[in-house]
Amino acid sequence: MRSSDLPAVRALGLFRSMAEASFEDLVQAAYLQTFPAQLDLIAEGDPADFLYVVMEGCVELFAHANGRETTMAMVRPVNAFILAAVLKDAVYLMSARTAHKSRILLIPSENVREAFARDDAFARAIVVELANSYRTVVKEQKDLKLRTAVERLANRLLRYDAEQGAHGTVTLPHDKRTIASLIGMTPENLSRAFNTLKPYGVEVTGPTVTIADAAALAKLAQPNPLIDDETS
Amino acid sequence: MRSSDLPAVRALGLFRSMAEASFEDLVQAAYLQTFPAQLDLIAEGDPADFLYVVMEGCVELFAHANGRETTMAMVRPVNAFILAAVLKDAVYLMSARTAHKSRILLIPSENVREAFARDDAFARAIVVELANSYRTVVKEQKDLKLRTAVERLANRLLRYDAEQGAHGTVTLPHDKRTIASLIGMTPENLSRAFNTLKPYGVEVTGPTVTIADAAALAKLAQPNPLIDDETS
DNA sequence: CGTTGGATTGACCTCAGTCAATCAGGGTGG
DNA sequence: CCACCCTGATTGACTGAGGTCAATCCAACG
Repeated sequence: MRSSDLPAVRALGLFRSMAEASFEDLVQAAYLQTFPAQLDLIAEGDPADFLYVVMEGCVELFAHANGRETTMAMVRPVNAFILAAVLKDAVYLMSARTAHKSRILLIPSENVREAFARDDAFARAIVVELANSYRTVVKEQKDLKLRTAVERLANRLLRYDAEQGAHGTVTLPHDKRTIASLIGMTPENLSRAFNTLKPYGVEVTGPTVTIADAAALAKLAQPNPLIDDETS
Repeated sequence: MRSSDLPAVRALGLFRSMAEASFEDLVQAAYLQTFPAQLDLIAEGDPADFLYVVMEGCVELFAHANGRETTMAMVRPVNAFILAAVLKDAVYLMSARTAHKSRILLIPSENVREAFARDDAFARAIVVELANSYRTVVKEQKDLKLRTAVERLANRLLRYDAEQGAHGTVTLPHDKRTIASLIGMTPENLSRAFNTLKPYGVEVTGPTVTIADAAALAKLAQPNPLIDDETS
């Protein structure tokens, strides 16, 4: 792999504290590849052969059942995905495809499990990573079960605004169809949800959303740190 | 704590492989208490003071947002809950109350984190536990986003049947209102969903459900190992 | 017995999905 | 440079799943 990428990988919480030797082993065995947009990386049900780390670009995790498809998550650099399947030596629960052209690090799962078995610091870093992932999904489940589609959208907009500096001007990080699927609705319904939010000061122009009255939007959204905060 | 409970706790995947000394430390610090039914144990947002292990009875995990409440999970013996919050030294994301009279082991989270820091085997057992929990929630999210309420119920019945020996006679493990909330619907809608399943050979008498034609039910439910299988 | 809490039923309504048509923007090739 | 796609977004009309409210029923229990 390119040596200039090493620091970025090493800086990940997952790899930061592991022994240099273990890290070397992982990196030696890993492949760094660039994929075009819309390329299928893994399919749910496949055995977990690699741990994936998104270095550049963006990856969509999605799933199928009962003839439907839904977006489960969007993975941005620099982050790993499907760690749990790799550790359990199980099949992937989700499929993955590139959303844009992406540079991705593939670490053979056998090597990850070896490092996990040998390196105590790595094992503990994995605990932190998994605990965070777990809590993230629990929050998403609460979002899904306890909020209407409009409330979910409102909260999502407030979160994007916070992430982007709370200027009241948000750039949607993905296609609207993707965002719709991510928060559990159809593109048509997302469009209508944006209209529903217009009286609350939300204006949409292409991928740009302006929030004129964050307080009004928040009153509708009822943002909740136990659902919407990244950390905690 | 009662010495007769020790083997059951020790047999848990989470504690099985840890050093005897670490286990002793945890047990010494722990409290074993019996709580009546419908007693609130923890509230979401509270700091995680204890790791809980259900020894007997049953505990409901639930959550609030936007003026609504939903059941997140039912924890049966012998299982631990809210491990992630304890490890992160964060606040609970879910509330918990006893569903029935329950005997519960409370281990101070400080002691759990100490054991995690000191005992490498324990740290690795936690990884397995968290990976399983994570994958369980991901499956639940797929269930919620990809299936209708009737499909969720049908799959749930098939799962209960499999757990109870596949005799075609299922005893519902919880109140119908609880099951309704668990699978993301109202009690009224659950009642109607049962009626919808009648043409597929599902007969309900109180807490007993008979599945006359499992094949017909499965054709509707489209059970999927990547959602419905406990392990995997 | 009467009380109580869960379950069921009915009537109604609303949120959200479906289907189909239209529109806007961004390439591509003539 | 422009016509032509092609894709994603939007809009409208309709449908259907599922929530709400209220009344009733039923079994358990005092």
